[in-house]
Amino acid sequence: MGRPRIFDEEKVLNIVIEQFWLHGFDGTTFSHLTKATGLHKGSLYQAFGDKKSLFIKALKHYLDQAYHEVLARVDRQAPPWTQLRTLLGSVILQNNQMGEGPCGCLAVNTMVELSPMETEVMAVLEAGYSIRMQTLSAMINEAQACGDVDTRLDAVELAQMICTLLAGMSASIKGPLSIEEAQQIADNFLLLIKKA
Amino acid sequence: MGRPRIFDEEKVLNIVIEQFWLHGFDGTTFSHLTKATGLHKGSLYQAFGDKKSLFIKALKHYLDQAYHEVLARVDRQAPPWTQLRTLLGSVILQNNQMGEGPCGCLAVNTMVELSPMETEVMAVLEAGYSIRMQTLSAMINEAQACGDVDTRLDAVELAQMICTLLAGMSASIKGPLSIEEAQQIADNFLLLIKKA
DNA sequence: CTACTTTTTGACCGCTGAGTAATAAAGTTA
DNA sequence: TAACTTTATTACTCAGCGGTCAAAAAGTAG
Repeated sequence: MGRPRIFDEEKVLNIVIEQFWLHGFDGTTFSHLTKATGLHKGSLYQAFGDKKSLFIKALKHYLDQAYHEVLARVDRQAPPWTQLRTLLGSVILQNNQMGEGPCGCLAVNTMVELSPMETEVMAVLEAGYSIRMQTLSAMINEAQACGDVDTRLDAVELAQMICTLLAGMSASIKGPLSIEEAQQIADNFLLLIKKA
Repeated sequence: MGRPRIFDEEKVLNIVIEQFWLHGFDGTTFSHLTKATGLHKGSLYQAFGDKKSLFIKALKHYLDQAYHEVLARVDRQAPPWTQLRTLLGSVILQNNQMGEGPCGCLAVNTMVELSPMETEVMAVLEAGYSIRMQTLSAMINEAQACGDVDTRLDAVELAQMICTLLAGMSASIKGPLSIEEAQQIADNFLLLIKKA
């Protein structure tokens, strides 16, 4: 046993997430990180490894947190259709939960910024995508079983479409799309897939 | 009259577009640009100004070109519904037209990478978005008039949804989504908005 | 040919990036 | 207390960035 660590790893990781979220991978410098965390560069290196390792740890943490945060807002006893609606709204809100203007979704930002050559990062993203697809398609499946959702498309196809639409919102929200418009699009989409 | 310029400005701009498309704004260095164009840094500066000016010129050129390239593939005499389908397919193909793996859409990439504080760039993006929305909603309007498209939502709402969906594809194609899946999503979406 | 204008070229600058090595501090354990 | 182990801090390296400048080259116009 040596000198104990003076900072809370998870709290620091959350601050790191925030920085990468705001400035992207390339755009985030150690200057940002040390200023935001109050730690020194060396401490970060020793605790998390180099910049890429740190980023991957942050990204994983983000994916977990965001996932559970969204599901926490969904009442799993409610009718599947209602679950679906609150889920979409909850995801949209996450694009705006940072200070000063919308910052989208860290996963989408990363997908777009990093080259597909970054296989390690991409693997993390795919894992996150996969679990979301499972949860979402299961929910849609239930809603279809209840007779609330159109059955011309199967649950997986619809889930894929929704994931893509949500990614589009996260991207566009950093551009010409407002949160309100995003919410409107989600509502309109639900209207489209509602069983007549 | 002095010494004439030795390079074709537009050809160079297209190469520049390619570099920014592949590596993003931050990720593209003058080393990339000089290597790809064969020009020297000073020539680029003198012809196009600093990096941001160059980027904005490239982005504008890209937006114009991409827009016209897509419309060129659409037979404006064909039924609106057919126009809509070929348009979506054409946009999707653009995400993959660069060497070595998909690179999405430069506009979407820029939206996501750059901070909303870059008001000049954002203005260019908004202009591009606006003209696309006009064209698309007009096309949908015609398709609705023909009785091919569902009228529960109006043309503008549908156009907004499609733009967002396409943005999502451009983003996701750099991650876990394949071109084929993107095309499938587009087809499925058309199925959803087809008049019963 | 000569004067002039613009482009091209290559060397250069200051700065900031990621990453490291060495030292000082703060615990734990015996 | 003394030996030991891990963390915190400082100063540093070195490469690459965007950007500049002055000289050289290559045309044009008179």
